Amino acid sequence: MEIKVAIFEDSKPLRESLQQLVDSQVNMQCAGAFADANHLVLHMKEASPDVVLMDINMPGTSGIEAVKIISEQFPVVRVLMQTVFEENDKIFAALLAGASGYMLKKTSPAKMIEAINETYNGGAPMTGSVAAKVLQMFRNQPAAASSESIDLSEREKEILEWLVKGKSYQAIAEVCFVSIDTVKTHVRHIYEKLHVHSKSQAVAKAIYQKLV
Amino acid sequence: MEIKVAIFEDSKPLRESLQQLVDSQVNMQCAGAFADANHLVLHMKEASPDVVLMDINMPGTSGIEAVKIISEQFPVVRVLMQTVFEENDKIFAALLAGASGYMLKKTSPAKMIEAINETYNGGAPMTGSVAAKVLQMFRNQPAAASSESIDLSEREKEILEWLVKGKSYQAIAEVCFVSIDTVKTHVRHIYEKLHVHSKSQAVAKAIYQKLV
DNA sequence: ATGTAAATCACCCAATCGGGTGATAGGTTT
DNA sequence: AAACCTATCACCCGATTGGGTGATTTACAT
Repeated sequence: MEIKVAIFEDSKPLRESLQQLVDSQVNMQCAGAFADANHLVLHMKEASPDVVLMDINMPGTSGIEAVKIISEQFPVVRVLMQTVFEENDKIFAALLAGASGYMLKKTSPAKMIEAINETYNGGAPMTGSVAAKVLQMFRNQPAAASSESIDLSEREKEILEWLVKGKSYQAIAEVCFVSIDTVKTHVRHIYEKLHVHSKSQAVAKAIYQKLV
Repeated sequence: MEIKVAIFEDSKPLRESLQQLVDSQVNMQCAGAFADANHLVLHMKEASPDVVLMDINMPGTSGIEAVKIISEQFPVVRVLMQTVFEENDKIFAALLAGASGYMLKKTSPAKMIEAINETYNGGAPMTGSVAAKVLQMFRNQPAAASSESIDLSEREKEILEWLVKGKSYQAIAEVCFVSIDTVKTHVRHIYEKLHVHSKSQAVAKAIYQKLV
């Protein structure tokens, strides 16, 4: 069974050499090669590819917009992004938009072929350095799965929620039907348990640690 | 310059063949091959490797605990995990613990060598299917990204970051080398732009809208 | 029963914060 | 040139906060 590949690449030499490369494979077939993504949906319907090679920088519709459209309208089609440079935010945007892989253009033809195969088979090939950036973002984001251990009482959690919502002590006292001094006492206990010394620190910690 | 590689792998045949493979490379040297991670820190100090090949399943200290220790105590050392199966949670745990890459053991020797090189050079090699899992988790988690529209000046963004970190006006004034009144003015402008009226509201909004 | 934790309230006080008003200087836009 | 934005600084003032100390009641566990 042949893998049908569509190519979106504005550089003519590169586009044609990619096309040749793909067609020279026994298990692949280039179903279309286009210089831009301006008639993306039309081209996609025409070519009905399994895998799309998408340049990230193109005149008109950008590769990122294109991948967004493809992943919405042709969810089974897998998109392998190609770019010259490693631009952090573009990588991020492309992957969030639905790209399956991210290769640098300097990648050797053999690796490109391999990457197309992997993409077709559900993999997400990326150059090691791209993967490193993804990993880095990945590690930075999701705080900690663990970080249990902080056991606030029910009342304290409730008050912490109000703090995160930006309420003043007075306002919290009113919605909780207690005196302002009670609120202050609770807040003091919260600070002790969270090891912080101000509302904003408590709010930041609460959000980051998903206590609220 | 040679890359010093340490190997942690409980299977003796595999360990020895890896050792041979590494030593057969002109730019690599096996600095130690160990059957378990029980005297990890000692072994690490002895071998002082650049790259560690770490089996994920070992008797005693697990590969994941080991990578955690290494990334804490030897932060410059890069760790390439190896495993037989693709177990989602293990991949997740290993990468969060600080692993730089994740290869399946079925990977060919040539690819292993390449992966070690990439790891040494700051890359994060993974089998395409592993990368796909990472991407999937990555896409599932972090919800919305952009939500532009709020345009703070550079200085204001900087000060907002300090607010989120829990600094007082006075503390910000000191790290920014400006007077406390300047900080207050910036903060007022930030409040106006964010439509909030207190530090904690600003902090919550900044975090939720990923302004920081 | 005795101790411990949670929830409630009170008073004090200094530091911080929020907002008002106003000013100067450099840069951009119109 | 005028208008506008940004960054900087200053003074004032009332409200809020953070922390110290202490107390009572209820409930739960030893």
